[in-house]
Amino acid sequence: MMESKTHEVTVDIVILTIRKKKLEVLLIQRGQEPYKDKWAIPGGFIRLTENLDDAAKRVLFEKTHVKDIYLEQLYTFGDPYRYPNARVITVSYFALIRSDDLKLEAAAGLNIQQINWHSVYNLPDLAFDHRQILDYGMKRLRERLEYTPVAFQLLPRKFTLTQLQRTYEVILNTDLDKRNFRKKMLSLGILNEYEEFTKASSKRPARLYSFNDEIIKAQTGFVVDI
Amino acid sequence: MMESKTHEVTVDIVILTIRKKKLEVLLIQRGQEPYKDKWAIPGGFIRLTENLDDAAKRVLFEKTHVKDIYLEQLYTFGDPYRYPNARVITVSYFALIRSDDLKLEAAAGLNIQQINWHSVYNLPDLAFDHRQILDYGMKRLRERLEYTPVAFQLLPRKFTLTQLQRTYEVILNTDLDKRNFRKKMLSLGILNEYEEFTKASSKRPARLYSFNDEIIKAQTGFVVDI
DNA sequence: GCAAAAGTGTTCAATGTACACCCATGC
DNA sequence: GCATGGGTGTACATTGAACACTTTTGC
Repeated sequence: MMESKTHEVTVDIVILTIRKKKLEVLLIQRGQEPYKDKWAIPGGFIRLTENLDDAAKRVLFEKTHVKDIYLEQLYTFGDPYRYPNARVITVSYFALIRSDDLKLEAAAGLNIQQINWHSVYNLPDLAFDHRQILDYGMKRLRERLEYTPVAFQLLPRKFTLTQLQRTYEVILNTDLDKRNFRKKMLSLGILNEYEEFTKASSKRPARLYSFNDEIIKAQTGFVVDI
Repeated sequence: MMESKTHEVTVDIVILTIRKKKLEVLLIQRGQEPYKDKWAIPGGFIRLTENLDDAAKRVLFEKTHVKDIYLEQLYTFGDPYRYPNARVITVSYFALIRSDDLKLEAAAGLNIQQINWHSVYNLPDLAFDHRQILDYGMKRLRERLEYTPVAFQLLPRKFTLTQLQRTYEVILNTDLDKRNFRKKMLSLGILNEYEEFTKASSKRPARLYSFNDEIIKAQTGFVVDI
């Protein structure tokens, strides 16, 4: 089964977003064998002089035309049979993106391939072991959310507390108590409160908040990059 | 700087133990360039038809002659300059071992190389980026200890609560309150209590406990393998 | 009888959880 | 004036933290 004489190494990226109030993942329909026409998470080969994070950033940019988003190494998969007829080890990453930052037309225009968001609860068959990688990415996202405010990577700079709560609910796939959620978020001291409100669309306007970049950076090392 | 035309892929293993009431790591003094005579964590190349966990197990066995110990993938390091004159990506693992399970003479006998335990707080200069890998391993161990009972991997099958507490203290590098520690451990319901006691060596005998294999397995997936 | 480690409970603070009503707006 | 989502507080349970003395043994 093994034709190659060397290891090849790729990065594969689980790109998650929230869209239509659902947690969705970016998939590309493969244009060539193996697994032609199957959907797969975006990936590509690592260049010899490129470090892993840079390779992930490059692949991300090539496929989505988006830069400067949250990216974290997940796990490395290297079963010798995961890729037909070659030994391909993949270093997986996960990325979070605001879905409206990504114009799928632009992304698709760069390639011929189909590229689309898919609900993580309603997935087609995926190529290779990509289902396993995706599951691992979602698990990691939920773990992260429990003790870091990664949700800000999925929200506009200014947002309402209800938007923030919906983000948590979608990721954790559970309902949260409104009063407890607000109390908790405000007590963390990581939010800036504005005197701005949403322009009502037939209901009471909601106060806008943003994450406090300095505190986020101090607590997590994330640089907020809007 | 880059002479190779392909990626090479290795595993490197942070092997930790508790010995002489200290957290120690197994290091091998390199017998050849690069970094000849420097200390390094054990590692080796991944074979083409071998999956990553198996490669780690094999390297672990080759270097230590020990099987069936706790092993977990850590992180993949792939800076193009981490290894001189070649592109070597390494998938790092961490392992926990009871130090008396490992006879260093036997391990050293297999190779010519020096092999030795080193306190993690008093390390020589390490080859490559191994210091970074080791730090990452210790961080992971501490995280694991906060919500899984990995400590049993470092203790004999039957142990006293004081031994267990010392294990936690050494790993976390902090002192713990005896009463609170015991209350917590017993309340977790993961310990079997025996009517056996240590044979006193001039002080009050201590009750022996073991971890409940079924509960550990259900909670963590670990198979206890003594 | 004394040195040395084993063993044992209570109080307080902080955190998490459950739960229901009024408010501001557009129509 | 009513429908819609925004906004607020209190009581209770659970968990973690601080803290000191008695017990059992070998010598």
